[in-house]
Amino acid sequence: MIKIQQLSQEVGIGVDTLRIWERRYGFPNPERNSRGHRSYPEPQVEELRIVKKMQNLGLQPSKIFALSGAERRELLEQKQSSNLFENSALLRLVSELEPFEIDRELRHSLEAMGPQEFVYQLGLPLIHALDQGWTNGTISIAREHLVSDRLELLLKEQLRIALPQTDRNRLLCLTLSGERHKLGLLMSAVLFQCEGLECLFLNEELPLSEVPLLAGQLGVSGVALSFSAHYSGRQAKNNLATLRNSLDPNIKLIAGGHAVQQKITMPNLFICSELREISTLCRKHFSDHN
Amino acid sequence: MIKIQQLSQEVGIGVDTLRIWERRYGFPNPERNSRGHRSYPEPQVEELRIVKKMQNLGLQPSKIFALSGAERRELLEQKQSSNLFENSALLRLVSELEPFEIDRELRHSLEAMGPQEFVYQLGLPLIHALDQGWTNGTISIAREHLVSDRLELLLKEQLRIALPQTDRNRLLCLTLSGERHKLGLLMSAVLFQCEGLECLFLNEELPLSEVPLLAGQLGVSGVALSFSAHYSGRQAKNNLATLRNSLDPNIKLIAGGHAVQQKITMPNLFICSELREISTLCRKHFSDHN
DNA sequence: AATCATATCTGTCCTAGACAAAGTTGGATA
DNA sequence: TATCCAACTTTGTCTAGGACAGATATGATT
Repeated sequence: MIKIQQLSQEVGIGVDTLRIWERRYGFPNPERNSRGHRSYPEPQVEELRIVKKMQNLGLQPSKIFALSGAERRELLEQKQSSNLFENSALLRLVSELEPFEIDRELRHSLEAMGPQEFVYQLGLPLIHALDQGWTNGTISIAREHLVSDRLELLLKEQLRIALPQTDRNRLLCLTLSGERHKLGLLMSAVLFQCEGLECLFLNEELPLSEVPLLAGQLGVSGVALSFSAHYSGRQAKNNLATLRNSLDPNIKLIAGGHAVQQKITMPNLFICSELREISTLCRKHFSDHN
Repeated sequence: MIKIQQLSQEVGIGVDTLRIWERRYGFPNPERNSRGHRSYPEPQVEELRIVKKMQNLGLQPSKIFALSGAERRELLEQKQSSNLFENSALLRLVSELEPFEIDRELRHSLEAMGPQEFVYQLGLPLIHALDQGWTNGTISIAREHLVSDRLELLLKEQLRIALPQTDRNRLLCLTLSGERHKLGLLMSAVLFQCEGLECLFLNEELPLSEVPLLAGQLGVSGVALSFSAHYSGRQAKNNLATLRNSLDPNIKLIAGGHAVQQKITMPNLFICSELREISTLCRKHFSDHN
């Protein structure tokens, strides 16, 4: 039984939106506590996660709410089928091993595969598995944090290894205030670095207004941002527009994450919906004479 | 000129709160656009950052808004006084160097001093200097994040270096919230490790209910927590009590941070208001036969 | 098949009021 | 003098229902 604000954070849907969905579509349909405040039972939270996922896949609320719960699940599974838990090594990593063992495994794999393959073959599936496991209750929150924490540290160390060279392009990678899902961007940063860019990954969330200043000071030629599902598409777009206006037009913007569909167009902005696109993107736009 | 939602994100104050502050205290005092929507000019954004900072130091809004802008700045500077900017090396580190240079300097100092002295002589003053520099406008938020980010990574790597040994005491370190206090706890963890404990640092916020489970799984003999200033003393006490009840009584609790004054007493709970106390604490309570 | 105008959908903002939880104060008790 | 409790004040989060711009869908016309 949680309150509306908590729910909003959990599922990544604004408080206003939750209320107006209730008004318009009759769902969610919370109980009320003694104060008359909305109180959402767990099953509805779960259902809203499904709804949010479908929305991220590009479906409109009116269409989504016209379906029954079972129909939603069916459609969703049809849209995103890929069973990650076939990989038993990954499963063990995610749910059994001790912290130092996780570290050891990850480091060993990184060594063996090299950074790029590590990201593609282990990093991405790992995040996905954590996500799925957390949603369907297989993995505890604590476990999820434990594992993602190890991965995060490893990737950051990997980023640090390359020494700065004056002639290389610099890329500033950062998440904005309110954004907490850094792993995707972190992996992107590793890939960018593999393509020869010097990546500066900023861990802490930064207010939008600070970005142009920092970019200028560091003399970067690009800024990469991640918008997870917790941003609505609209907010992501607004933020990007603001940034594009306040930033040197020569500095490239690269945006990724669930919240940015390919629809946004802006000068010198590149949407990156798949990590595999990074390699092509670099060759096109960050070649040395650029 | 930004909207209320954006402002909320930028300064970390809820939308409802911003509106009710306007109603009650007359500040912020936004203009309105053609739609009648609030539109905040930059100076007010800046002022709200100051207000937020004072609130984090434990002041009530009514007190804060009773002051003038100049008085606010004065009081804030007075609260976090102790002139750290005599140290010119530190000053350079904080405000001038390139990211990789910061890294180099920090690593070099760590190497030269050893972890303990590094924390005492460089880590602590550095955090303090960042705080102060932000208040008096010497350092941008971006810069602050940049530097603390480098320190954070270095400390985390330092924590990783020690290999696990079966006979050692394990300590689980976790933050329930907050940004700057993550660094405080992180430095504590390094000190604990210097005293021979195996420290497991968890980066992100965990629900209280997850802690006992995780502690059990990992077989730790202690849990260290940090309570930032926006936890009220009461809340901190409640949280600690809940934890004490749900956790194995043999597992020690160690609490630190602004919100825990020495008032709280509980079986097997140790309050640590100063980092220097850690050494004594370890010798008393984590000696080998314990 | 592509373009454009109109209609519907969607999320964010508005006002103004209510109230519990947290903080403060001051007097009574140990 | 220190500690505790009750009364009072402050604070943030919630409520309802309305408005409207910008995005998306629909249908008519070229």
